[in-house]
Formats: sequence, C-alpha cells, structure tokens
Amino acid sequence: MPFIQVALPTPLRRLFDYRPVAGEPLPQTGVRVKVPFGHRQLIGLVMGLTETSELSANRIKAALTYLDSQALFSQQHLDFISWVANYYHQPLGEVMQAALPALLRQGQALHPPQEVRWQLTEIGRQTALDDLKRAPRQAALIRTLQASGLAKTQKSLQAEGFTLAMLKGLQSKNLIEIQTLATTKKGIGLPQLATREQLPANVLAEVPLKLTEEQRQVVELLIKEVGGFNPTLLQGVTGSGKTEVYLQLIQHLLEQGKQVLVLIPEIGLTPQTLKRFEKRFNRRVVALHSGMTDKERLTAWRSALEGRAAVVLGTRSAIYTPLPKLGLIIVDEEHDSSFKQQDGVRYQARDLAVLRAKQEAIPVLLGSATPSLESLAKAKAGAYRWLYLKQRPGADVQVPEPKLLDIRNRHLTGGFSEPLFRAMDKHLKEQNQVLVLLNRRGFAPVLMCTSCGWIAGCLQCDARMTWHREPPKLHCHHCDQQQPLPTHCPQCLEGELKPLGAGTERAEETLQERYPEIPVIRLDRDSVKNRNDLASKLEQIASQRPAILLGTQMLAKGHHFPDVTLATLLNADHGLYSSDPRAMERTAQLIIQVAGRAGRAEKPGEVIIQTHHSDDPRLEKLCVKGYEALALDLLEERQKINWPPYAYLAMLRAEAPKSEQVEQFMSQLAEQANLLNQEGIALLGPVPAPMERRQGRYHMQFLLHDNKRAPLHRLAANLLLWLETSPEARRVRWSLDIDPEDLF
DNA sequence: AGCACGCCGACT
DNA sequence: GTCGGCGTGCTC
Repeated sequence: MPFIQVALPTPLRRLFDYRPVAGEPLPQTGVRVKVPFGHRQLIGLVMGLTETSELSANRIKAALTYLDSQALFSQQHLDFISWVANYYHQPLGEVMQAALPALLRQGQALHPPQEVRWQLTEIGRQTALDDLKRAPRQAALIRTLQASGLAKTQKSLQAEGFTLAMLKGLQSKNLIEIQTLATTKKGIGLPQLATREQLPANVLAEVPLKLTEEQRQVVELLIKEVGGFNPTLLQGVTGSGKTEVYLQLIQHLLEQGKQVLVLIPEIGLTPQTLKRFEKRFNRRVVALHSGMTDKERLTAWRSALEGRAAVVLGTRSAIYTPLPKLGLIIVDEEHDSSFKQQDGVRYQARDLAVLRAKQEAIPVLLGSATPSLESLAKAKAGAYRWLYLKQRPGADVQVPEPKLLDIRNRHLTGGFSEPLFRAMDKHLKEQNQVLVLLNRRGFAPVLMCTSCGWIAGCLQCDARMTWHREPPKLHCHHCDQQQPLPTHCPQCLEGELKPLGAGTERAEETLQERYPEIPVIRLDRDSVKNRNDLASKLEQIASQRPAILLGTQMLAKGHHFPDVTLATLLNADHGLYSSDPRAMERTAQLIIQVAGRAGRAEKPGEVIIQTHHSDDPRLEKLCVKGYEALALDLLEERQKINWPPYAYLAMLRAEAPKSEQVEQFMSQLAEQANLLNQEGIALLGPVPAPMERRQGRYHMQFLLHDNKRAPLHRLAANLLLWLETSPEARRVRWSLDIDPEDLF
C-alpha cells in the first residue's frame, strides 16, 4: 500500500505523507484531501504517491476523505505551481492554497450540492403503465410526473407519500431519472444538454472594428505564430487600439476551440472592459478579480477548469486559473505594479505568464504604452518579439507632447499655478473637459502648528497624518489609523493649525472656488468606494461639458474620456530625485498615461506637467523624444550600475514590535549570510526599512545582489534552512522576496 | 502558522 | 489556590 504525498497550507516547506483513505480507490494527483494534522484538520492537495516514506510507518496517519472526484489541477498545472513555489522559495502548500478559490480552500464541493429532482425518461414519458399493474404506487408516481410534465424534487415527492424505494425501483426500470442541472450564466438551473453546451458556430457576436494597416499587420503576424511559445512585447501608444488587436487575436484562438487568459491591472477591470469582451464573442467570458464574492469567483473558476469559459479576464492571481485548452496569454498594461504580489505568497504575475506560456508552448503577448524596463530589456536582447502600434486609428490626432511648466518661485493656489489656470480657462471656455491628476488623497498631507512647528504624526508609523476634510479627521495612509481633528495645537496649546501642501480634496475646493459654474468631478479612493460609485462618476463625466475631472491614479488608468482636451499632472517631482532607481521609470509612465488622456477624439489636446525641475534632462527627453528614448537611457544606466534587469536581487525583510528584536535578528542573519556566502554574493545591509516604524512595528531589510541568478538562489535557499530552524527567527516576522520591486 | 504544553507571576 | 503571560516543541 503506497502513501499519498500531500501539500498542506503550512509554512513548513515539505510534503506530508498519509495512508490513503480506507476503502477508497487511490486518489488522483490534484485532488483535495482532508487530513489530520497535529491537533487539527487541514485540507491539502494530493501531489503524488510514494512507496516509501522517510517516516516510520507507525507515525503516518490516515487521510480522512477525498473532497474531489476528479483532479482540480492537471499534472502540468501542478508542475507549474510547484515551479512557482520553488522559484519564489515559498512553501508549496501555501502556493497551492493561493491557487485555489477561497471556497475550495475551505473544503466546499466544486459543484454545490443541488436539490435532487426526478424526471421521466423518454421511456417513462411514453409508458402506458400496463407493466406497472402490480406496483400501483409506482404507477401513481409515474402519473404524477406525467401530469406535471416537469421534474419534481425528491422532497416534494416524498411529501406526497412516495418512498425512496419506489423512486429507485422506477429508476432501475429506466422509467425515471435524476435530472442533472447545468448552471447558466444567470445561475438558473436548466437541464443539461445531452452532449455538451451548444455553442453557436460563429464565435463573433458582432462585427469587429476595421483595423488600420498597422493593426492588421500585428494581428496577422501574431496569428501566424499561434501554436508555439512566442513572447511578444506590443508597445502601443495610448489609443492605438491595443484592445482591438487583442480581440481579433482572441477571436482566432476561440475559432480553434482554445481558451484565452487575459491579465489586467487591479483597477483596470472596469465593467466596460468586461462588457466589450462579452459583446464581441458568442462565447463565455468570465472575470476573476477581488471585487467578486467568493461564490462568484468559484463559479468563474470552475467554468474555466471545465473548459466552458472561453476567455478569463482577471487580475494577477488569475495566472493560477486551470485552463485545459489554454491557447494564449495576454498581459495588458504589463508595466503595472499590481502584477507583483507584495505580501504573503510573493510572485510577479507578468513573469509567470511568460513562464506558463513557455511550459504550455503557447504565445504570450505583453501590451503597454510604457513597457517595464524588464520587458524592454528582453525585447532589446531579442528574447521577445518587439511590435509597435504608433498610430491612433480613426483620427489624425497624435498623442500631444507634454509641456513642462516650471513652478519654481511661482505662487501656487491649492497646488495650481497661474499659467495652468489660464490654460484651463481656455479649454473650459471651449466647452471641453480638463483632467487634473494629483497623486495625493485628502485635503492636505501635513497639518502644522504655525507658532511651534508641531506636525501631526502617526503614533504607530514614521509618517505624517493626512488631513481629511470630508469627513473631518486625521488619517494615516500607511496603517489606516484615524484620529479626530485637533481643535488646537496639542504641544503649545495656542498656535494655529495650518495645512501644508494639497491633496485632491483641497484641489477640489480650489477649483470650485475658481470655477463656480463648472462641475468638478473627483475620483479617488475616498469618493469612489465601489463599482456603483465608479459607474455614476463615469456617467457624470460622460454627460457634463465643460467639466473638470480631478483624481488620483484611478483617473489615469484605463478609462476613455473623449472630451478631455487638457490633461495635467499637478506635481511630477515625486520620484525625480528619489533614491529608488525605479522612481523615474514610474514617474515617466505616469506622465505618459496622463498625456494619453488628452485629445483622444478629433480634438487636439494639450498636456501640462507642473514641476520644480523643468530643466531635468530626463524629463526633457521624455517630453521631446518620448517614453522609449528615456526608458532606453534608464536601461543603460541600470546596466552601468549592474542593477535589474541586468542583475538579480533577493530581499530579506523582518519586523518586530521592538527595534532591538529586529536589529538583533538581522545582525545574526547577516552573520549567517556571510558564513554561508561561498560564491561572493553582494550582501547589502542590514538597514532599517524606508519607513522604519509601521503599524507600531520596526522593519529592517537585507538585500542579496548578484549578476547571476543561480548562486543568489542557492544562498537564499541556505539562508532559509537556517531561518526555519533557528529559534531567533521565531521572535520576528520575516519574509523572503525574490525579484523585489519596492526597495526604497 | 497554529496549537498545546509547561513553567512562573498577580489576582479573586 | 488559579488565570494567563509567552517560550518551546511539533506537525506525516
């Protein structure tokens, strides 16, 4: 009798052996199993069978039950997830769990139990009841069903006095059967079709848009390469019709009966995106994102697993969706930072998309107007095919060149300079919309006492409290801690408290004062809390002209605002002189995103970027030569300083309530790392994390750097062995981040 | 991680 | 006398 090897949701990095469930056939791999574990019961995934165990047989417990009749993951998918666990040095069981929808993790059945209904078979419908003369109750049962003409629940039949024995009796005579239900999109049970879901022969539900020559070439080229691993970077300016290229490529895959996985950034999934896909195809399109209920997610996930969903449109965790007929993966806005999972099971979904495509020998398409330096480097080196969309279809209007507006020595009103106001005046007077982007929520980022200089700080973090007006409070954006607004200075008791700097609330107030007749529509996390809020704001935007659209990142991502002719970024300086080499890249992406919002229809647009450093050569390059020129410069810089994507990093972080605890642990870790470091990996740190105190805990970090991946991972693995066994590591919370993105 | 066991201090 | 603090050991 072999043992089953089970991956369990525990930080212990190994599989656990169990005796198979008695009296049941041996389970397939990829089936969930409930097992006793210490003093509790856990749900794990069967990873394989083994004849031998390192443990003595008497210490091996028996598994309790199998929760699935068929595998949730194919062997190939299990291999993929195992690879992820291995590469990111995460416990396999935890990665497996992360790959399952919450309800399956908790042990719910893949198919929710349905109420048993009985219906007549074809024979039963036609029977003359002569054969049942000696079974009057069974005959009565048939008559009841014939009279109703529909399936009846077992419960109601039993209430009418029919017994289970009668039902079984008729079932064995093939006169009645249990109705099997298929769940439709709306969740209404319909009799399952004899074969499988009947799909219209035509994949298309609407006539596709006419492609430009440029788009057509891209689509044709990509179609030609379907069927093998083929990574492509599609660099298309905002409004160049990337989505239409995706749709027509997807159409081709659907016509071959394939499934397509489309990854999108976290807030990119607007209802419009989903609708556009649904409208195009006579095939099932499902979404997978955090805004859905557990039940909705399970339904979508299941239809993907069973091959019924043709297109899965999801955020980063959708990379784990089982798709038996997967033929293509698309990552839209591939540069977006939300593809990196920052806590728990850490991974970069864009990288995993490329890996999964390679494993399945299918094409993968990374799309962006502002590709990440990682993808650009791959494209430049020839590892990815590099395609462009440079034109905007349907209009001669090109993306306007951003203009830098220097605000050194200029008076600012709520963050706005006079020349910016004048530009706004002009566009509003022409009955157009103006978009104002400000990456700061609340009324003011700082509240200060004018007489003693006291500043409202967070008690738990090394951060300032942001002053919010509506509702009035002090709010720490790092730990979510909230406090009532002080009426006077708590330090000197007499000074006046004044806001410094401006957030979206203050900008809104400023704009409303200056433009009392013009609607100001604000979009940030405080004013848009759910899908309904977003829908109503978008509707306001669509119906009001002139208008001012004001908001954070939310405003810069994904939405089309055809009436915006002026787009402006109130402050581009954040990140210009940051110690983080990624900051410039992000600022550049933001500026290009903002610029892409202006003049998308027939109207020429204008883009104004306020900055204190208009002479910064990188900003100038971005505005005049464009994103790619700047990005290639930044890449060259990265190569010079031997930094990703030309080198590899692994970050060890730790936190504890007392700073001494982390310091002590980190110095032991560093000592250990030095001891284990046989291959000359650069060890940077340990140093306090950028915001050392967060949520009342002290954070430190330790960076491993090398220009080869393998030795770095070997050292990381050895450090993990030490971390798992040393008692010091238990006194702190630590984590290992492979390919970290947030360093400073 | 999560849970139990076990050994010391301040309470009804 | 016991409740509960968290140090330590273990999980097939």
